[in-house]
Amino acid sequence: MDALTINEAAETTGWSPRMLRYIERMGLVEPERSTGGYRLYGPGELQRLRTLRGLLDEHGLALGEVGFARRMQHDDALRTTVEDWLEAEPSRPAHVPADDWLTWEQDKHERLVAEAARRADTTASNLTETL
Amino acid sequence: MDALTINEAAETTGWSPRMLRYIERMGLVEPERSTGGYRLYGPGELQRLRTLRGLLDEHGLALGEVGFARRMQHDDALRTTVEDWLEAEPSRPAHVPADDWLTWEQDKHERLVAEAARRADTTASNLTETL
DNA sequence: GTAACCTTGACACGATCGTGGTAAGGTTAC
DNA sequence: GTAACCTTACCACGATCGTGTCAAGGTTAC
Repeated sequence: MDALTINEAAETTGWSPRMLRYIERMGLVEPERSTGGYRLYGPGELQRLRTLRGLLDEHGLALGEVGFARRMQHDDALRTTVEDWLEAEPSRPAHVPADDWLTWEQDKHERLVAEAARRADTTASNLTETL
Repeated sequence: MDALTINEAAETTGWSPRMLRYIERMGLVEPERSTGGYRLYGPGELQRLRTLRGLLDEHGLALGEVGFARRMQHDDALRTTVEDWLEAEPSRPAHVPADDWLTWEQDKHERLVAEAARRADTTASNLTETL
């Protein structure tokens, strides 16, 4: 059985078991189930979980945002509606983004990066190196 | 001066002045400014604000989500990174979305629609029909 | 010039997000 | 068969979101 249970997956990926369930709820990583209902994380899922961590840290994203991106990708009506709305920006010459927005985003990014750093040492790493 | 000030814009669009400022912060609708710093909403912005309301209600979206979609559209690195991650879903035959996720999203949608309904009657409508 | 409106900034407050814990019960491995 | 692990379902808690209100001060219209 080359698949890890939730606690094993948690240890190799650095996510808590709690968060693995949450991530599944978001539709981001949905492991197979054993006949008894246990989650079974294969190499694909494990890799995905690790890159997810990087994805979030790199751009200061939240899980909900990635979940939303996924939803947009799967729901054509949603995606086109949103894109149409966004593309219809009123004519503004040389669209200079509000400074406010920029610094706001930067602050958010810093907060999230700090958070990531705090979390980094908690990320133990041993157990079956299944990848 | 065929542009409305924030309170006038609020009345014609149904958003509160407070929310118009918030929406601006999100980078979703950024009106011009008078020399003295007053926000000036032109027909384009007003239309955009009205369709924004529809956009949110129709798909049960939150402002932050549209803001995120906008950010993804403007930030190439962000968009491609997220898209790449999403496209690399581990091979799952006939991807059946977790029922849990579905009902969860439905619940959320219902909540937001209910919210929208509650808000609908508060949406007065008089003032300069500038569109 | 003054009344009515606008600006930013702060405090507030319920709802949701991200996370952890715990309880009651089923599954797996040996 | 039993110890160790898993499941779902709750309660909790700080942080952020969406929204309102208020204060101190500048702008606009007449």
